[in-house]
Amino acid sequence: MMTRYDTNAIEPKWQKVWLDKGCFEASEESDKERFYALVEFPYPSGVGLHIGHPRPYTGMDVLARARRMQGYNVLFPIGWDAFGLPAENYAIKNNIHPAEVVRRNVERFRGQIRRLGLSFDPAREVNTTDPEYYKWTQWIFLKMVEKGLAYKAEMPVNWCPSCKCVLANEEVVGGLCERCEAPAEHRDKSQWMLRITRYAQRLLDDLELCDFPARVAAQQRNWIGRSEGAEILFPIAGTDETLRVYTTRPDTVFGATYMVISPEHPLVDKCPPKNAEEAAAYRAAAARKSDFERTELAKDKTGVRLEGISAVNPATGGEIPVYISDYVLMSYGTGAIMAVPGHDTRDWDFAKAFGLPIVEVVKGGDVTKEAYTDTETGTMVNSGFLNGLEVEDAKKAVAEWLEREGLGEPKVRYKLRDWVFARQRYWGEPIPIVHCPACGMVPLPEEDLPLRLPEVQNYKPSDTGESPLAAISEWVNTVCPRCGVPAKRETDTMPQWAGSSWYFLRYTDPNNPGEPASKEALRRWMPVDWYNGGMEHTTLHLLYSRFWHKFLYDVGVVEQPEPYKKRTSHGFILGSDGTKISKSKGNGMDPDEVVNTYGADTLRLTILFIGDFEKGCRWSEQIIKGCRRFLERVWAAAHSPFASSVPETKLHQTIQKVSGDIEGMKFNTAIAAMMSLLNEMEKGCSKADMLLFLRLLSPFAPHICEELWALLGGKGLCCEAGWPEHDPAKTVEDTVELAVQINGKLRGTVTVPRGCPDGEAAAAALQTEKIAAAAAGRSPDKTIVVPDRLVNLIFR
RNA sequence: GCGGACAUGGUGGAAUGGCAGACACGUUGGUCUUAGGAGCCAAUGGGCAACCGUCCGGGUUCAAGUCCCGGUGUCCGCACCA
Repeated sequence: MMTRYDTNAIEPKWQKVWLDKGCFEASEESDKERFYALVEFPYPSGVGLHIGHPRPYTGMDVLARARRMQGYNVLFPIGWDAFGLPAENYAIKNNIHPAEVVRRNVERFRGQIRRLGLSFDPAREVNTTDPEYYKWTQWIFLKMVEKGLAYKAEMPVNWCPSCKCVLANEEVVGGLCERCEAPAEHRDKSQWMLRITRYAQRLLDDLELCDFPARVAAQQRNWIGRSEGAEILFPIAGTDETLRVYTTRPDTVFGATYMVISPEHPLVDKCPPKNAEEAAAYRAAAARKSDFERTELAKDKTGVRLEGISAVNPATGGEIPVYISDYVLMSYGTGAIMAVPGHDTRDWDFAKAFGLPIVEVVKGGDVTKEAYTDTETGTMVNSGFLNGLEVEDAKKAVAEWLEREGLGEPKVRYKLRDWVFARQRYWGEPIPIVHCPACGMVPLPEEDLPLRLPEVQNYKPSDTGESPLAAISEWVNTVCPRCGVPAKRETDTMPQWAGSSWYFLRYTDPNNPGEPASKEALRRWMPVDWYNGGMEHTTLHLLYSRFWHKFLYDVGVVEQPEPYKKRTSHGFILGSDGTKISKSKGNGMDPDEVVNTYGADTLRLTILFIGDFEKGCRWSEQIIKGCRRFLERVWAAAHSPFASSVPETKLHQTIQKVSGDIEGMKFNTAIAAMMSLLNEMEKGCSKADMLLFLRLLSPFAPHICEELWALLGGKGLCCEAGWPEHDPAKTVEDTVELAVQINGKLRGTVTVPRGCPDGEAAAAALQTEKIAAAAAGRSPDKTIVVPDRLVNLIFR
């Protein structure tokens, strides 16, 4: 008598067994080959696990489970990236301490994750808000201070008026705060910065060492934004000042008919123009604009000429006017440009608006009509000693000339900016620095770490740009660790990205009290073999953590230059209406509800079967039913009387397909292959077939497989059984059906023995009725035979 | 503007240059049922057909969804980056 497939009974039962037996715990003793599979650890928010989590987790869980069955010693950990604004905001709103909020949320997340049957290592959780963890985050920061990689500087930064804290460049998306979408403002603030720019070239070069998807590597390359050019000095006529510009096209210097400096450029103060008031007004207006307004809205060129100021074009010797305009950014290059309106659309627009001369220096276009920018190649004109040279040669000639005359030098620039590494909020790692009136900034000694967050009553942010910690006088006021005089603590905290920049190292040795992780553990587990995560972190966490890892490599903590061998990225699941899933729209699903109704195994199958793992897809209620139906049929088949075996070929083909598809994250086609095999098995299969099938399915739908494995008397646990191996010889049939084409069009098929010689195949094809009729007694002019695939008969 | 990806039935999606539409959903018909929005069986790209079919137009090839050239459209990332 077949029992009902009752997921609510089966699933918790096996989850407990797995946990009690420690099935998912990585071993430090095992001499099996190791495999480190990593997913991005979640931010444990108040609303619990959401739709975004199960897909990457399940995908990597399939891989981790398959690897264990394949005999690897697998590290597949999870943790909690629990610092950050949402916990703090939630805490403020509900008047609960953030630490308590985190404790509750983590508990909920842990339970939800377990209910999905995810095989995360229960013995290696990390939590970025645990002082024993952030002690090491602080320790790494101090190492950076020591090496001059962390510094404090007064500079214009992005300020989110809604979050009330500064933002890193990477956190500003289209001029808006990445988190709350408020327009980011400019503020001049003294900030802790990390010198990620020092690693720009290595972060770029070492992409070679990383097996990243093309789009990830391209995006990082783009973000680092390397460009080659030159700096050229333009003297300011009648003064000792020079204007230093950066250009990628020094060869066009003869076409520079005016100059533009950014409104923030210091030259305006050094050389006051005659129209100082007008210039000041323009600068003030520019300062008021947000980045959003400056870059997104104001594409029309505006500016003010600095009257009485002119620069000397070192190539022509001619005097050219100088303008301030907000289309030139202080944050890139030198904040000043030589404008070559003939060959740059922005300069052309500006020149037209202000009636400035436009000179053609590369032949090809008509610069009176528009800027001619197709100048990768071409011949120089109107360019003195460069005339007649090809662009490529002109570049070399100009470079030599600049160096010879001391007028400039070749220069490599990056778009990458240093990383603003301070937040004016409570819920983050305190920056372990003391400001001493005598000694200046003094790092806390290592033995004073962790520097714990103080218990406070009010952790609301202020509008003044100061952290709430600044109001806790008993915490702020301390003594200088160096000289002992009264001093004040740094009150800013680290950004959310700090803890996640090295968490994958801590997993290798999560409870080590004396170092981030032991050398042995790091040697055993690093680098991460396979890291799956979201595209949205490509220029945030993924770049940041590569940077930290390189730093830790330089100071001898880790032994490899790159942390991740292989990176994959899952596509997002959108709502049934094609938009982002949200509870209020009711267009999606709640993982808990789906587990309650259909079971975790069905949910796991559904989110993998719904489409290509690496592409986005829409959620659909329909697919769930199909997956549940499939599991019902597996259940029924395992309870049916066994009979003769399924064809061996089918079995071995499926093993091969599923094994290969797991490696390629083609989970949808792996599941399709198993559905297809089940269709075959329903016609009759042996118990051995079923046991094999269960092993194949087990990484995808582990609970039902475990239950049926036990029912059928499988040895041990299904999740610990060996992974089935296919015999390549058994994946092929003895006979094959050849497609028969006439002039490339399919006209029939013919069955021949495998490996049948070309001549025989062609003869067999010609003997089939349809083909013989079409041939009408003629013999083909040409015959193409693709062994075991097709015969193409060509009649002219 | 720069960089990346993509375009296949009613739907989600499969196809190392070699039988397009695997696998599922849906639909239709049948069956079993007091009942069926459950299960099972069958059919299902279009067309009566010859044939025609993978966004559009060319090309390479015995053979193109797949490769090449030129368009169109969609999505993603970056962007007055000099």
